[in-house]
Amino acid sequence: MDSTEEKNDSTKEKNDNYKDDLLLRVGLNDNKAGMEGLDKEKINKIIMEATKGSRFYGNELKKEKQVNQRIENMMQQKAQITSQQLRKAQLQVDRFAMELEHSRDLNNTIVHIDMDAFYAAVEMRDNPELKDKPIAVGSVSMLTTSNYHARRFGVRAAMPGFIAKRLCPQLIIVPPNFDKYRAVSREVKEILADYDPNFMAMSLDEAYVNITKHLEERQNWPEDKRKYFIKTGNSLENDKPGKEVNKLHEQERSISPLLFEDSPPDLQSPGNPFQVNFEELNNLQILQNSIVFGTSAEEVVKEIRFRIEQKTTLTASAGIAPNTMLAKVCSDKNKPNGQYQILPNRQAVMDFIKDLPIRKVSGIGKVTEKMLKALGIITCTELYQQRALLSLLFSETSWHYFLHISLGLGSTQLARDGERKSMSVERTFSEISKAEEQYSLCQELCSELAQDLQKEGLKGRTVTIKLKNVNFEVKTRASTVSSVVSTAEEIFAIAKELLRTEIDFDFPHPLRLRLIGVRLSGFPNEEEKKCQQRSIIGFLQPGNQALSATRCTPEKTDKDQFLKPLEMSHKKSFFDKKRSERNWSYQDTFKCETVDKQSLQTSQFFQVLKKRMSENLETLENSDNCHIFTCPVCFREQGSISLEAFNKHVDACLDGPSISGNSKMSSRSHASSTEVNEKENVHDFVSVCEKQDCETHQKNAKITSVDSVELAETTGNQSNTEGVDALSNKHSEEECSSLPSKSFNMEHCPQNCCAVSLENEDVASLGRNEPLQPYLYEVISDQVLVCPVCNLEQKTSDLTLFNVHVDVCLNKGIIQELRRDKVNPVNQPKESTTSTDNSGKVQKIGTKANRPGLMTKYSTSKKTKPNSPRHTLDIFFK
DNA sequence: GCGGATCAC
DNA sequence: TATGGTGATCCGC
Repeated sequence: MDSTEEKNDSTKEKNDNYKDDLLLRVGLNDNKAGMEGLDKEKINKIIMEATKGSRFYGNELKKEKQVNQRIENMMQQKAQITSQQLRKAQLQVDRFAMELEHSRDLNNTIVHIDMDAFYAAVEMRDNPELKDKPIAVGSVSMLTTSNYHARRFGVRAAMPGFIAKRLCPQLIIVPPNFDKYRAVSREVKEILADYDPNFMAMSLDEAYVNITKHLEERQNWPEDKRKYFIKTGNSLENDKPGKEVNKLHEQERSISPLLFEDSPPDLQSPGNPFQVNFEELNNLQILQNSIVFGTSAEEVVKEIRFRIEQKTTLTASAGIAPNTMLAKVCSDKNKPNGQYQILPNRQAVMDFIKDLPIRKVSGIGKVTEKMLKALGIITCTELYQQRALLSLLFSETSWHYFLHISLGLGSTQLARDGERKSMSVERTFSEISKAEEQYSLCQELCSELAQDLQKEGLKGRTVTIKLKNVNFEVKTRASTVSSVVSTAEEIFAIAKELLRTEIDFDFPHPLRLRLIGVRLSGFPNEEEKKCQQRSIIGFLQPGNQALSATRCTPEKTDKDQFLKPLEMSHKKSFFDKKRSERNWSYQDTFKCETVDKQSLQTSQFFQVLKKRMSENLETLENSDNCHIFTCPVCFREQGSISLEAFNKHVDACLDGPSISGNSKMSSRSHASSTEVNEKENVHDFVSVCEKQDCETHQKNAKITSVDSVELAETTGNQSNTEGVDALSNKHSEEECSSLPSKSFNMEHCPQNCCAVSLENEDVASLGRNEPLQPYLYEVISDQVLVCPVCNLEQKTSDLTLFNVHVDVCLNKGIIQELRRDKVNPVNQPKESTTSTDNSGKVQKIGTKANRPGLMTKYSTSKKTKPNSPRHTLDIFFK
């Protein structure tokens, strides 16, 4: 959250006022503090003075304008909605709402635990001098937490320290000590695990706990099991029920003077009427230095908070509710050091929701709040009232989410943490404009990232760099290679080229950067990992000098991989298509397919590639002996021929279609070479995984008519896209696969798109939407590796690194091609994507194709964590 | 797949 | 003087 958000965020401000009131009520502040602090107006003024005219502010204004534009477009869209459309939407939405209502589950008790001002509290705990002083954890440039004392001055998390200092000159800024916070966090988590071994930690200071099961068991627990002795010292542990701990230590203050006193009686849930009143119990038992907790949810949470405080000397706030969404909101209600419960009945939920500002809900951020506010929606009740309108203005994901909120629904189970999807490092610095320094920093970041990756044993295929210029404009550039990378060198090889492209593009103007980041994603799943490990297809063997050139990419189980052409063509992005065009230009040549020669030659880059590859192959010309060669272009083994003859073949292949007439032959040729290799156990094994792990995938790895789409895209122009789709439809996957593969050839395939056996994995893989990498080299000792694209000798003997280099070179060629093609260059500030997006959408209102599937079951982030309490989503227009 | 945007902590 | 880092998701392209 940034300062502007703090400033503009009325809800949060209300919340903080509420907190302040609470602080006064519970007497957390000393007398002086009560007199101190700033009023809202003054705070805003100071922040404004500090921020106005800055580049940061300029960018904030720019972003604000974009949001306003989005809102304007939305309003225009709204104006076009007819009452009939609205009525119809109303019916459909209500039907869905009824379904949701029907599936309402109130049987779980979810607790959201939130440590109060965590980092700041830890620092205060460990340094008594900081007590009673306004402090914040962070740096001059950014604060992560402030204590409640500092908040009275408007000092907040995510505020730059220098502004905080203006608000509160006596503010003490403590540098963060994450190791310490982690250690404390671990202590808290140990406690939480007692109540739910599958609790879900959201960060160091936040977690969800599902105590449903615990509650069941607890009902039969004897009092002894719910009894805790009050620890007043800080040396001995009091973490097990019934365990006697040390007696009162004179100088130690009672640890929890405030515990349980913060929540006004009216906020305390009545709980089980048959239970002993907690306050009474507390007063009674505290004299005996022990305390017994009841068996209700509220008692459990009090116990949790008690134990946390006993163990860490820190307070926590908690929310109890039937789902995560509500629990989270609840934990904020009586913060700090308080708890709040929504009883598990529909009425209680709806009463709570009624006036709840939507901004309080996790997932509704500043922008969403503003957009909904423009529609007159501030509270959840209003959100519900406008549900029909929302279904017409927002995506299905969004309005489903809104409907959930407005009905008080949320996840009732805590999803296990899914697999990590990306890992990144980024750094902000004072302006760097020199390219060398930028590369150097980028390299450092790659090293850091590689170290982090190594800790988790991760490798990925997509490298993304992030650049933020001195005007705070952010852009990301990504490149995906066909085999996983993980070392600093590999990552940098890719990142460097991405960076270079950006630098080159702005030349002669330097990139004036204030941040560089590097991210790796595209981690293979387990199956893909197996494939990747075992599949080394291409190789360059010094023994027989065979240059094999095939590619293996991990199979995807994803259906998208084998989409029918129609779907595929819809799914493909502009960039995909551009990429495919080039991709296929090369690949077609490798396959020696019959394609329009002219289209191949329109690609200047292709020409360069051919030339370079030819040149590279000449490096082998120092031998006159006959060997078994595999052509790097058509992938076919050329039998025992002289190098000269082999080179002639390669040249011919490189010249493209001229020699390609016999695709039937070539397919057989390749198939037979595979057989030979299997028999003779030579090094040209075609992906072990092909035969083993990927066997199941193989069945799916039929060449679909995706190929034909791609080919047509290459050969034709845009105007025949429709024709392609139609054509492709005729030639469906079933049709293709139903044909006997052995005899399958062009004669059987009227579209000439299936030139090879369907069993031929290598060629099948070409049909996939994989990044460009036509071949991989196997390591050979004493061999100079020359990149066939840039024709430069690569110093490394690391094969992966070399392959990465080739990938990068190829990708770079594509990028440059793209840039030449595009009227609007990729890294120019785009003409407000949102506004163009939106303007294009307006007419789509009410068109059936774009209407959300209203009866579709709601699911949050299907891809990863089902039932994840995170509801982050973007708001957009249909 | 890519890039921009949003969100949470 | 000066406004963070990490991870995730969604959408349009």
